[in-house]
Amino acid sequence: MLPDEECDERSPVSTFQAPKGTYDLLPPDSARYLAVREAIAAPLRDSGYGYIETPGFEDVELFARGVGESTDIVTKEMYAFETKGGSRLALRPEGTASVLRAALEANLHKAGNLPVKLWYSGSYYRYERPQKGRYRHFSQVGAEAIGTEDPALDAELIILADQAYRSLGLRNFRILLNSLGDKECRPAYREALQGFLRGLELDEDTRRRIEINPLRVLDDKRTEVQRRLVGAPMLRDYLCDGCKAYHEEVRALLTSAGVAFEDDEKLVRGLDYYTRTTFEFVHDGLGSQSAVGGGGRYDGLSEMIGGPALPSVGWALGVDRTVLALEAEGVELDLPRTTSVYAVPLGEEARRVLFGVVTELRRGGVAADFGFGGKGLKGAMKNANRSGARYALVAGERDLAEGVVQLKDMESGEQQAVALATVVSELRSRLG
RNA sequence: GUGGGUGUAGCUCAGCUGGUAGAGCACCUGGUUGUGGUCCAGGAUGCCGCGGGUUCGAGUCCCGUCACUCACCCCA
Repeated sequence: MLPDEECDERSPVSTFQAPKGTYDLLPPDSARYLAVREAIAAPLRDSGYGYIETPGFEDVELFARGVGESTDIVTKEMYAFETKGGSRLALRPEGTASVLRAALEANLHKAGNLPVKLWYSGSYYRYERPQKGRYRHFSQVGAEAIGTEDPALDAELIILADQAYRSLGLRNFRILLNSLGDKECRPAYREALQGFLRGLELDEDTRRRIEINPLRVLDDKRTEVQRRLVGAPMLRDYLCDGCKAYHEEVRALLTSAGVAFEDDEKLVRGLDYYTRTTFEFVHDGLGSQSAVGGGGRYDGLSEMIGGPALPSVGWALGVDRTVLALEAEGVELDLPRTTSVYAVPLGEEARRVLFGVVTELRRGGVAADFGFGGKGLKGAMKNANRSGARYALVAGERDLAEGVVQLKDMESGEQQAVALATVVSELRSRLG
């Protein structure tokens, strides 16, 4: 910041702005994002999930392998680039592939303690046209349970996500649940669906989609498309006995845990590595991008990226969208106040003395801040008020001569002199 | 990639059929030369997104452009 007299030229705003589809997280809003990340992570940590962190970029093939023929994703929606050394990399568009890659690379699955349960939190990047809840840089917290096929694992993850949302005070979200079948029964369904869809009158893009991603056609939002889908074969009728039993068990476990869900036959994933359980957490206050989180089983992904068969399940919850959902519901998070004590010095000597007091308070675990910049008492008190501190400490020559500082309760307005020597312990006991 | 909406003070927005800008909040100063929040009085603030056109005259009308935004598409 410039000294105030000298910046009357013209508004000294930078010529740069945040790139398209991105935004800066600023106080005080940024505190809510931190709280949301923490609320999602807490149940995972308490449930045997270990923290994993992977690079922000990977070999582009790692991501491309998984999505297969879905050409839009690879060609249009990834931040792919070539390094000076000639490697083809991409900013990570999701977490699962990286986490699985890292687990395989470190041989975590050979340590004899399957499932390997991991959680992560970070930034992800997709080159898409921005809209509400869809940004080019976004933030997710995710969890993966690798190497075990057990309906209780699927249920555990859904229950933990439900717990996370509820701990934040989110109420109006719904859990959509479906089974996508497995490599035994899904191909038959896929073919039957394609057969049905090929007989419909559809636009060229959609016809192309029938060949690449037929299941996705089912959740097209256009009413003219939906109207034509009446009578389409449903996946439920094609599930093999194993998939049916597995799905029933997941449903039963959720029900007995008291987690309400809705069966949604049109909830699909377009990609081949997804199997069996699939779910989404949707919120109706978000507009078009209504999913605050989603996940499912991906028994085929490990083999797709060159690993052994490792049946796995996971989810990712969008931090940005969760914050939007909280806003839509008008939920006020119970955030702790950041500053407990604000010190206001009057004059040079007081500045040194109070700065010392503030340092001592901080070392003693009391959140304290200081009136920097030598502004007047009135302005400094204003800052003290804005800081949200419960107590203000004021001292000038008069007080120091008597060996005291003025301790003011900002809520009641009461003020009393406290001996300088005892003010730190006095505050520590008051703030408990 | 396609379509709609919006760009005016730090923020949220008003500005009627063209006559060179306003409110609320926030901010600053004073009432209180050593006290915030409340109250009272006063004050500062604008390339009206940018470029061009029409007009005696454009925040207002027209064209272009950029940005933001919502939706479609896509959704790992």
